[in-house]
Amino acid sequence: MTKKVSLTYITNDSARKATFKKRKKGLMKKANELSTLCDIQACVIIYSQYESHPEVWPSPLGVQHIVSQFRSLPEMDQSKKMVNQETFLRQRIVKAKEQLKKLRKENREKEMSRVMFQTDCPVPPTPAAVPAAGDHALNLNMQATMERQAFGLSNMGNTMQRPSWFTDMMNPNEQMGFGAVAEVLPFGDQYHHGLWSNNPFFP
Amino acid sequence: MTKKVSLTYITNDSARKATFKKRKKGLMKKANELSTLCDIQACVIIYSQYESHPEVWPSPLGVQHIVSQFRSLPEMDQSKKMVNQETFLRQRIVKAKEQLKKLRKENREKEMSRVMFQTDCPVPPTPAAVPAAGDHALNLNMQATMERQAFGLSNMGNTMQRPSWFTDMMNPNEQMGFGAVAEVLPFGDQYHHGLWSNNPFFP
DNA sequence: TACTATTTATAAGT
DNA sequence: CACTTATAAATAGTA
Repeated sequence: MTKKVSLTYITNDSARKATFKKRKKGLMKKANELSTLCDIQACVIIYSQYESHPEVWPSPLGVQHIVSQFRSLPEMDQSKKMVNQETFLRQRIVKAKEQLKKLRKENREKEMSRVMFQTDCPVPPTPAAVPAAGDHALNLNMQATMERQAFGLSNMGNTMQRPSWFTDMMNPNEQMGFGAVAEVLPFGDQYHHGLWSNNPFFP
Repeated sequence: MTKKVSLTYITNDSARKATFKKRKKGLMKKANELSTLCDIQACVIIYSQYESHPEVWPSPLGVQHIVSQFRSLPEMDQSKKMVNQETFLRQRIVKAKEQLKKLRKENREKEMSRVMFQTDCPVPPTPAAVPAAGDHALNLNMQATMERQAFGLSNMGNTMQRPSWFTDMMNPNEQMGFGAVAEVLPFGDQYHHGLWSNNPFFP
């Protein structure tokens, strides 16, 4: 048994699903171990056709936290401070968001009384780590470039083995409310090897 | 050699770093395989003390895409449409972002001429998948926890199945530029087992 | 970084 | 699916 797994798409539906479940579990476990062993923050997000909602690690909150860190990063080196008007707009957005947040809080508090969630889950003796995951490759010289691409600037083409979502990028998806990636995630440009490559783990 | 690994924080600095590097690589590889084998979208984000920038998979762009999907999700089932004013504010933010985006594009185009990035990478025969990763819940270790506490969030423990936005609201994080997670990532509440638990992979 | 000894993860089967 | 087993992989401890 146990053939040497050929790293290609599994066409057999049931087999694929089975593998997915097993490996998803394994991946999550690995993430957890890494986080625990090295005490680092990390998160994993998976979108599969098997679940309508994204499956995440360590948790929705955890993911959000990580994601928010991205956004809070030095708004990119390339923050060659574009035009000043940008700053203005940003501020405007920030303000609006703050208002929104406040408003939401209020609404929530109102709703709270009835929803009354179970606040009783015991808080486990927080170990020590958050998961850490990959590190490879991604090129992106460009955050700047990223942003550009995200914004529909051409030359998307050269991204190897473009994942399905990539294709999505090509067609502006109106559905993404909130200008989606507008406030770009700040990545450095440590991603010079294998970006989008099929073999990014072996730089 | 090769002891049975006790899943706890590795205190020895060098040993921890070594393990981190090995496992990070392994995790990324696993993510890649899962994505390839099952053709699903996924992303991994890691924040370690070894790198100033987050390390991601499959790439910054990929991560952004995944993240944006979160935000585009049906603003949660619980979108019991709060007060209407919220919608108003949202629109306002959207508008501002669109303007910002346009502005950025312009700035970018101006800069483009000089930066001129390498548009020459060959486009490999797009296989079929994007990685898929975990799906369980894992405890969020401390760093994260500490950070949260720093933000004033108390009992994270019971954040379990509580809609992420809820928790967020609880601890308005000023630091997170852009209202950060304000526009919350829409997660369903399929996370009823082990959330934040130490042993979430085996529900 | 390279090299095993072992532990883990899993592809197939049942 | 849950469990079992033969193999493939990952990786801890060292050199």
